[in-house]
Amino acid sequence: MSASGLPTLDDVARHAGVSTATVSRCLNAPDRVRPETRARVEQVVAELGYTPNLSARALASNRTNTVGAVIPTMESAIFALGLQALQDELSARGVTLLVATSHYDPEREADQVRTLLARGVDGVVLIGEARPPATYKLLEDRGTPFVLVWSYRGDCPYPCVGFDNRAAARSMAEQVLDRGHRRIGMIAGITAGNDRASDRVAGVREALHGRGLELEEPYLAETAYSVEASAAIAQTLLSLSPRPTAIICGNDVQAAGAIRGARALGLETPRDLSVVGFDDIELASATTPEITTVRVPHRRMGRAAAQLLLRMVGSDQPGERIEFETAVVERASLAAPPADA
Amino acid sequence: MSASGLPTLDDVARHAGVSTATVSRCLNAPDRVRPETRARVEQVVAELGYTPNLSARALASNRTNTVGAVIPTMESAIFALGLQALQDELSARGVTLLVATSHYDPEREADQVRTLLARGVDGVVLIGEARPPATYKLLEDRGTPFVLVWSYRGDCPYPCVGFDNRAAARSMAEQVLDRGHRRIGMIAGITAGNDRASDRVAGVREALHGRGLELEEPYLAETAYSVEASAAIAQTLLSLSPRPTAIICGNDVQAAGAIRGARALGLETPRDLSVVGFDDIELASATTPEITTVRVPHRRMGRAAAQLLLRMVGSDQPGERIEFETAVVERASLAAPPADA
DNA sequence: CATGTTGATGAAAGCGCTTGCATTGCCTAT
DNA sequence: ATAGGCAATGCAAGCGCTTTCATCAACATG
Repeated sequence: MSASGLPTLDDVARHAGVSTATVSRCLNAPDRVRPETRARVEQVVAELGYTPNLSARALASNRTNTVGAVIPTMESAIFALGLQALQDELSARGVTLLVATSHYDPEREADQVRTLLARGVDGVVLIGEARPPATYKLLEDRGTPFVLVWSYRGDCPYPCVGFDNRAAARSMAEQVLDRGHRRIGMIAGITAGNDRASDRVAGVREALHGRGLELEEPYLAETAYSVEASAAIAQTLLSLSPRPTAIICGNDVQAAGAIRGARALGLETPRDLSVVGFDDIELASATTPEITTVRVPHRRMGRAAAQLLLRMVGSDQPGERIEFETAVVERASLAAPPADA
Repeated sequence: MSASGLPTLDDVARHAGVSTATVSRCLNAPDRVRPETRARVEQVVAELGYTPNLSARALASNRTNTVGAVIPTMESAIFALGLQALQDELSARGVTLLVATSHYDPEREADQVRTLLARGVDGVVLIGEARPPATYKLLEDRGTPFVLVWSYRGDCPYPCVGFDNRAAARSMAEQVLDRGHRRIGMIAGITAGNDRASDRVAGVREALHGRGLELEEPYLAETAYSVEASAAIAQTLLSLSPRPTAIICGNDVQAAGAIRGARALGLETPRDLSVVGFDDIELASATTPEITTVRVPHRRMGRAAAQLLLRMVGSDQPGERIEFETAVVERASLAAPPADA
């Protein structure tokens, strides 16, 4: 019995009349021990209600069976689906996920990475590519494998699992253009240190350029991913003259805000204003009108990230880059501009 | 240098010309070492870039500075705010949160608790009270403190931080009654193993009883917390004759579903049907119409749970029961029944 | 001046596990 | 019959840290 009153490997070994090494093998490499011996050990394990002390195991084996993820926030539903999938996949393989949040602050992200590293995680999942080099250095110096999720950019030198935010935003914008809109505003997320946000802006801008249009302030505004903030900004955009007939948003939460902000001004979506979002979270199909948005393979990304990371952890394999496709989901919030516009 | 190439306590001790005990004290009880000594040690720590190995620390000190939480799911926004607050509060005190999910399955919850316990968490946060006694036994046998969140029930024998779901649902229902509704349906969450869900049903039933009304199948239906499922059930309820003029939902996601389901039948909320929810998540004020719901102190509960748990961990204090108030938030989805009803 | 007292430090014994190497017994090939 | 090989097991050395107890110097006390 250990100090804490729990049975230890040693207790099991003694009761089963074998060495601790054998018990350890029963647990970690069952086929390296004779079936009869194993049976005896397993019985004792059951009788004593033995559970291995994972701290001790981690110390001895230099492996924690833990991976960490740092996401911007848990409050928004944006990362929820992917995170859940990541966790499910990991937990199915006996790995525990440690979730930390950065609140979109690069310093805090670096801190969290440090903490995770101190905890000895076997691997790390990070959102997006943009972050100070120092954060990457932390990981590399330590030799801890990591994968980036949610972005896939042509020139990214790191293993990643994501999609092309820019291309997705471009094709979203093109749909808007195809509907006949010419005066287009955009409510973007804060782009500093957020490549998803800035790529989406870039994509929209690209599409507009293609039709000889510009996207500049004050028709382009950045704000936090919150309904309220976005509703407020939408009202500002809609007071501009000429007033935009469509607002492209950085994500669905902002789109919901834009619809609300417009309504506060007596403008109905999509009759007076078209609004489109990004991410296709549950919210997007719960609003009225439902939001036209970009469907993102949340779950598949989560699962793929888990698999890739585990592969890297297990075998020191190089790590690859996996790209997913996205698609525009047409819903009611996008229509042609009003006739009088 | 350790095998993994990282500096160890020993390296620091050697470079600073002190014993490992002293270095350890510098880290854990700085005032128990002379300032000059401490300064020297701290410098070496910085030079070497030393970070303590937390597995080793956990093993030696029998304390992991980790607490675990098992929530039903991360996919829904219901637990997101509380969880984030819990995490922020813990992390401000140097404690890491380990999040596990049960998918509303008691067996899985027990498994997750087992895993957390094996990881040596110092404390555990669980949602609600209803669960097999075996799960509680796991915790008690091990002597790991735990607190329940999201419910506060008069007879609960465990430390908890929550609110009275039944009373809250009752007063929500009373508002509905006060508006003049008499034919009321309810879309509840799955009540099996979910005290929040069943308490809410009980509360609504109580309120109706108080006015001489009943709440029974088929006017009471249970379903998962998803927009789609709830929309489908709503259509069933609305095909009953007499048709309900109000639907009380187990949470906001279901309310969003009900509104959508009604609309699919050509019924507008609140003109033809009133709908109310519970929890006041972001979704509730993003829908059209915005949902009348019960505001729950997500963040305060999360924070309080963290504080209580840490108090219990630190001092073997008994653990208390903390009750929060809720309030009905009136929004557009609740109105008087249609005149012709 | 002898005797406590106090504060700072070090020596060393673990914490519970994994794992490289040694040992044992048995089977097969010669 | 003998050597060689192999599978199963045990021995014991750590993994990197905390913590008890002992040591020692410096100082206050009577």
